[in-house]
Amino acid sequence: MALSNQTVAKVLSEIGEYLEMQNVPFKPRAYEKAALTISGLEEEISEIYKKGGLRALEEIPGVGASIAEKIEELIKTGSCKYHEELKKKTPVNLSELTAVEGLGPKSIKKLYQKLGVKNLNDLEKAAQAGKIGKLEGFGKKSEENILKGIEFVKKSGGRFILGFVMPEIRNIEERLRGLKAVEKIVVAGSVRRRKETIGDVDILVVSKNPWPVMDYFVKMPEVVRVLAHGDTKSAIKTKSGLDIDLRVVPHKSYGAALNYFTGSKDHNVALRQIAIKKGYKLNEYGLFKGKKQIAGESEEEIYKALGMDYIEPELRENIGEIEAAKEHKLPKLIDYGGLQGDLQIQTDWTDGSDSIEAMAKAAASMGLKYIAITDHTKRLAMTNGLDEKRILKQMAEIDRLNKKFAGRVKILKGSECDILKDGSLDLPDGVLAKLDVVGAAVHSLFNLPREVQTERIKRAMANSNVDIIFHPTGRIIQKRDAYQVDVEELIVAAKKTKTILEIDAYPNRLDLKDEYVRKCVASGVKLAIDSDAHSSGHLHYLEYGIAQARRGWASKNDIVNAHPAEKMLKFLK
DNA sequence: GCCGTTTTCGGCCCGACTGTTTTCAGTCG
Repeated sequence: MALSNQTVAKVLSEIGEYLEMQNVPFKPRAYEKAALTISGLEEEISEIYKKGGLRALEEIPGVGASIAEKIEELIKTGSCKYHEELKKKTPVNLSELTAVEGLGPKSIKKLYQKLGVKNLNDLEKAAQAGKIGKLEGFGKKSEENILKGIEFVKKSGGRFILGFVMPEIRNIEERLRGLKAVEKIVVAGSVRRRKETIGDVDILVVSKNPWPVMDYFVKMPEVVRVLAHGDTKSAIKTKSGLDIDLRVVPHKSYGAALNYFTGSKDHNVALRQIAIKKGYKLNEYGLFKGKKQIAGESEEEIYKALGMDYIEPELRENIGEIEAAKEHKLPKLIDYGGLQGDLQIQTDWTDGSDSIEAMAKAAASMGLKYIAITDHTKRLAMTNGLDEKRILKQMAEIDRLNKKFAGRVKILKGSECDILKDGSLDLPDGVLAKLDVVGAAVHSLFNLPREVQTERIKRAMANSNVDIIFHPTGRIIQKRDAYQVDVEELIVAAKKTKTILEIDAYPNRLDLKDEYVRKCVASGVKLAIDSDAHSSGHLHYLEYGIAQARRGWASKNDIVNAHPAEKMLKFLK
């Protein structure tokens, strides 16, 4: 229970990186792959182990006898000897250093051995002193890039990617919900607003008997520090570094407290100003006229008393939602669970870890009606991208599987086709025309000048076979910025060419980001919400794509895959 | 270290790009 999937994944991927330092062949990839799958598992790995032991662990794709044993050791003892030994040889803060774009295991090893660089701080000092540029194999440019990378890591430091920490948060929430003394529980704050990244977690509880709740909370096995322990507020830090506040509020203030702790701050300030204008006072205990509480038990009654419609948490950023709520002009947001299909899925034909069949099975069990198989294409050689011959073979395989899955889930033929430097595509038009869904994506030359990059993607859009642009800006949250591209111009071009833009639901992509989603919605450009799953455990990431769409004010009608397959296909070219 | 309708042993790791070099190592995903 105490050991999160993220922690297991981190240890495994560190083992992979240490092996990479020693030039061990093949093993690094095996560890990396297992880590990727585990980080996407919905079920806690300790639960899987508790239920089915080693054998259940080995059933996880990419996990064999050896890695299963290491996971067992981790669950039982909290550490892994093999990992510790590797770490002794190069005792560096790997996750800190690899977060710097362009720094990999080999460079980290060199920097440690030559300059004693162990962490980000050492790295920055060495770079600023000009020591790195003088090192063999490095130069001035490398040093500059490292400094830039450090800047970026610092900017995003201390925050967590929502989709990656949500399983841990939900696990804690569920355990607290199971306590007798807990009447109501909800996770508020930026988690409830579904921000891409969160700084800490605010949990709200209604209880007449707070002590047992607080006591349980501060003694949970994952707690490494108790920062506060009172009867209305306690705060802890968990092993994974997450700060969690727990507040107990009285029943009659529940709505007001929820509103206050959900934020955003700007939204709350605007609400309080409206309350003042109406002669009221709004705080975390309720909405008051003089000393009399006129609302506060629920959020709905507060918004109503202030003369507006209820505002969904994802919209509370004070960027027009309050005005819209007053005029009853808020959109009806797409529902969680409102998707019928998923249009970007990778399989073991390229860099995914599951077969087409396994993905179809998982999609069916999630209630999806259709999926598009969109493996990489040949230019992306590192993923064993598909060429003309192999994609035709894959299409035949899909035909075969569709017979098997008839009535359960429809498998569409697709591609994540590489956009080449000049905007042409990595597969001939004749092949693309045979596919149901063609997604096109940029995977190279991220640093072209803005106009060139924009033209490149526009040219891909102009291809009558291209239905969707996948992850249109290429950003990876906390790792690298979007490439330079004029998104507004892309939106105009998308409208003109009837090209769909994707909201990539993978938690560290969520690209398009909310403000661009909103612009698409305003311009009538259709969107797709796709998991970008590389294993069946990633399909549930769709939830975070829906959250992103909601924060961009999108309704069901804006999202092509919120519709049945026949209707969705009509939106395509 | 994982995997198997080509296999329980022998494949898997392919290529473009960058920044260092003057022919190549490291990173990307």
